[in-house]
Amino acid sequence: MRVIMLIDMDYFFVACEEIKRPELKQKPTIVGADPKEGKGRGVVMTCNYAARKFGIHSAMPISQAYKIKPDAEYLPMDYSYYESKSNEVFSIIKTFAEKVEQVSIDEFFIDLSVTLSEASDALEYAKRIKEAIATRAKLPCSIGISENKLIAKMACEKAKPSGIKLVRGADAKSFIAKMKLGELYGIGSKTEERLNALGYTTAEELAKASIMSLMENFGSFGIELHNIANAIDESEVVEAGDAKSISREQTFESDTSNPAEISSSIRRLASELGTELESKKISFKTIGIKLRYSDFSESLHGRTIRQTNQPGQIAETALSLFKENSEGRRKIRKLGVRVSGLTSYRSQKSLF
DNA sequence: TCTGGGGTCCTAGGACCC
DNA sequence: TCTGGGGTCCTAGGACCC
Repeated sequence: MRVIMLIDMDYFFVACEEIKRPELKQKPTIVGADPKEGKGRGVVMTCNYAARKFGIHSAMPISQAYKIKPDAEYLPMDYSYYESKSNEVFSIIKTFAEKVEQVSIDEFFIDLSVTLSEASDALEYAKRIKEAIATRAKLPCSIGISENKLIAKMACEKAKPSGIKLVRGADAKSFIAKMKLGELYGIGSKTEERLNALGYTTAEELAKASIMSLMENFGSFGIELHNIANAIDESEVVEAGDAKSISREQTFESDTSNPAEISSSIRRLASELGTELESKKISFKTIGIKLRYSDFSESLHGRTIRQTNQPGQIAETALSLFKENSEGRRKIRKLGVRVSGLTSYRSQKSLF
């Protein structure tokens, strides 16, 4: 039997800001896009509970948040600061567990099956982790505990804010039974819609569906759906490897088909990427662009060249990809430039 | 009413090679 | 006239996550 925990930082970005400015705790505070007096195009990345009281939440359009609470504190992202706090949390967790799987900047899975023998020990252990993070990193978190990652994740959702929740293996199925399908980790809005159309609304209902019928509709993903609904998840906690791709994106202030504006945006994103790759000593092989149009549909175009660490290649390739694929002159809302096929050349003399 | 900026994984077809 | 099976790489799109 396994003991898996998910440690999820509470309202992470704003919690980081509150360390520098404790007075923000009392004030509705939002980290995200510039609201621009209600005209901003971005979203709320995170907000504290003082802001949530008013119905503001993550991923809400910043313009909508501004309408609700124009006098809230609006802060821009300070990504490198959050990253350093995240690293701090990682090191603290690392003192409690051999293997730490970092899922995102503010989420960590650990497997304590070897360390702990009793589920009840897990609660005590989680408390110690939570306290260590609170005293050493000055940050709040919530912890979900179960026998697999899926249920640990769901347990953590219920533990928020700042709680710990243990769901024993025997209770896992009933724990998720009444949940809507979209609330389950791994089922998003598209799949939920399709499942609803097939007559399944809750985990309990989906759990009764035959694997065969799910496979008819979803192919091999049907097996995955069956497992999720039945609280089954055999996946291991694995330490994350190096990044597989790095990208930079930008949403235009207003949708554009102006080639000069688009080219200069490509150049800027490419140069930012180049700087990051050089500082991290990473070479790349594939360059891609992503275009989001006014109707939110997207297209991707990529080209693989020989492995290189020449940042100039990014802009050059991205610009020609755009030229080759900009037929129709559709208006573009968002533009992204990405490199993949990454290799570290820290230890190599040179690629050339 | 409006909807970021990162990422990951999966699938499927075609090219190419043995 | 008929033409395999396996493997890898590449491109594009889609879904999901925070």
